[in-house]
Amino acid sequence: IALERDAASGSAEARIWRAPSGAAVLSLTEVVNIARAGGQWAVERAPARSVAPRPLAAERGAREPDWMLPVRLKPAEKRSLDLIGDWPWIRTDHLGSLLGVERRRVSQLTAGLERRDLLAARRIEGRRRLALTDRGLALLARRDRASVGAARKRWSAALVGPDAPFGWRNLRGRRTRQLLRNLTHTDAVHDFLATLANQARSAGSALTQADPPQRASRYFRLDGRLYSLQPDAFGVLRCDGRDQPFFLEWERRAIRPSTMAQRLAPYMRYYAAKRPLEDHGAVPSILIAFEDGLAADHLLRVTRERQQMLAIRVPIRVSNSDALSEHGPLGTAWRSADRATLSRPFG
DNA sequence: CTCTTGCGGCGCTGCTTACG
DNA sequence: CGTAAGCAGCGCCGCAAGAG
Repeated sequence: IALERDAASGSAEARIWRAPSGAAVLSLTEVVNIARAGGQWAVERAPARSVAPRPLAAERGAREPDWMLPVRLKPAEKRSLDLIGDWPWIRTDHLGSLLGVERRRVSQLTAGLERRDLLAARRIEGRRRLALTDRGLALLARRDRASVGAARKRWSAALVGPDAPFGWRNLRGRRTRQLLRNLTHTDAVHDFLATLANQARSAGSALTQADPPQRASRYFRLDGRLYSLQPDAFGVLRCDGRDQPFFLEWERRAIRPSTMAQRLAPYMRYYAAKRPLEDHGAVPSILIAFEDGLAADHLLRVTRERQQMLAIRVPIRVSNSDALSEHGPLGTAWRSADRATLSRPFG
């Protein structure tokens, strides 16, 4: 025992230390020598890790945690997820066209994503169709800083009753249900875009953007009122260094001329509002495809009437499924209000 | 018939290393 | 120090066997 003051200022030879029992006053050197003779030096335990690291996920056989996905997924896998998120129930061949890869590669990509429980494939009417799982939806929603719950409510491909048979009535998501219920329409839109992408590629241009309905809608004001367009798709075709935007409407059934005017009205307003050029940098075409050719004729007639009445020009092109399957979306399958002959969709 | 998957192979890209 | 060569990873394709 020593006084703190002495221990701090004294050297190793200063006689300032005394044992609790006796009165003998010793120096630090003497104290150490006594300890060496009789007792033993204090020995530190060898440092040892007290907490062993938890076994890695791969070792436990568990799936990798959600937060690893953004680093582990490859660019092509992310592109696939985006496309399938945009176009639920897309067929694998359509996905391949939009990605610009062969069947072989599509299988590779989808198998990987299915293994990670991001993607669910379902066989519907003999064809494999793809939709995101709830985990896949959550991944995209988090990336976009959007609500996971809202995304599931709208886009979930999970079944309400897991034991009940698969069908649109039994789907969780509102939009996935709708898209499956109108599968021929959904398919037709996918097919249009996929064929367009293929045609563009082989012609040296490219479909650089293909927005699904939720991103294709446009809201605008005219005379103080709020209006909107709700097309089936919006896309941008890049050819010769120029961007050519377009809206796509796929009319599932023939409609009466009176309702046709109503369908046309939002576009008339949109193009009257000078918004198209501001929104897109180039005036987008309106491509309207009908199941039958007669309805296309009606629409062109109504368009001509409305254009004269309102003194505006709307770049509408119409076609029908027969002409489209023969010539493709970029072929001479389109008619406009101004010209009687068939022509290509743009330019 | 549709679709997957194992194998082999090619070309591109970015990084490291050896060389002048 | 700059450049070339080597290398690994990735994305992709064709072929062919095989599952459902």
